[in-house]
Amino acid sequence: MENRVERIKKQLHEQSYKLTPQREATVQVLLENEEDHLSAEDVYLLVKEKAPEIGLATVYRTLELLNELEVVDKINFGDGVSRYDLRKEGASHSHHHLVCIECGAVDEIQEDLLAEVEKIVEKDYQFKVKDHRLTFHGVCHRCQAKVKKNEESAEAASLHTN
Amino acid sequence: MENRVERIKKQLHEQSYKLTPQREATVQVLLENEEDHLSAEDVYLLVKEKAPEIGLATVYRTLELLNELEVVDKINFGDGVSRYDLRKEGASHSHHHLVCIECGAVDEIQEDLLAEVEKIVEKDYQFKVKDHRLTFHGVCHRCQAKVKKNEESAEAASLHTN
DNA sequence: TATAAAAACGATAACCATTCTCATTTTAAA
DNA sequence: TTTAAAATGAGAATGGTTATCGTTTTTATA
Repeated sequence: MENRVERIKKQLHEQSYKLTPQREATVQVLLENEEDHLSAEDVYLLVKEKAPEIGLATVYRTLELLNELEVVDKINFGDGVSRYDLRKEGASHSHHHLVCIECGAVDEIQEDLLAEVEKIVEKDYQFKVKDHRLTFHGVCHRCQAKVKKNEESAEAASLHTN
Repeated sequence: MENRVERIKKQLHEQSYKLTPQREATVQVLLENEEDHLSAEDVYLLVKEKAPEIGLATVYRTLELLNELEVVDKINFGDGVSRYDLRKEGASHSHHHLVCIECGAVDEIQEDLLAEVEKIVEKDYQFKVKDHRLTFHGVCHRCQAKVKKNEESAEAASLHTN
């Protein structure tokens, strides 16, 4: 995975952006937390561990830059903060999420589920699709188990008190 | 459509929320602009025409209340403001949008396109789906026409100058 | 109809994620 | 090494949204 950083650095260089320690540290943090849907604040705190002198504004600027370079995707789950996901390398963007309304866990699902829907949209609505976001809100399997368990113990307690 | 307001009023009453002129005016505005994906500010300005004494905070409170009552859906296109859509009555939620990256126009698409995808998610990911959001970002048919036109005139201009 | 408690209101201050400003530092190429 | 352009950090500014608080309105009851 070391090459991943190198390739991103190369990409910066090719587009004549400067290579700074702050940018490198930010990319490192994103790589080390690839599954975590970090907010700018999250990234800031993590980068600060490596490079304590970094400013929050720089983190925002770097994330914005990486978004423009299509290295990260800026996503929004409606909770008031933007989150930044590293794109799967080479592959398509990753905009399909399962957000658990119980515990807040965010899972990802396979990318090709929408191919058919996209075709219909392009044809029926004469709409040239460039990108898409699909988010399901619901209850993840862990919380389904938890809820079931709680219901059972509540039932047991009710038996005791009656 | 007059009954629509009455039913929402009834719903408020049943859940022992008070019926105020501000709430009624807000619902009226939402009904009269059903296709427009209004922001809170938009609603505020429109309600002010009917009831100039209303405050912005009340509009926010009312929209939040209507969202909890599932009369409106609070949606987010990633442009920094929440928008509020009246739900199609009785029917399911309306969370499928086409957002044009050229002109910002927002169109809606039919609701049943995701039924199959939802089934797969519930089965393969053991995820109980409660709600979903699907947004395509791309170029609407009007802007496709516009872009084509611009390219043609640019070509013509280039011919002249050569 | 009068009354009183709870709910809702308007104005505006507070909040907070994000962006902007600006003086200083760093980068990269000659 | 020099230099101009780019990037940085600190913190002020912005803007959408929420909280506060004293006043007004609603609704249930007498």
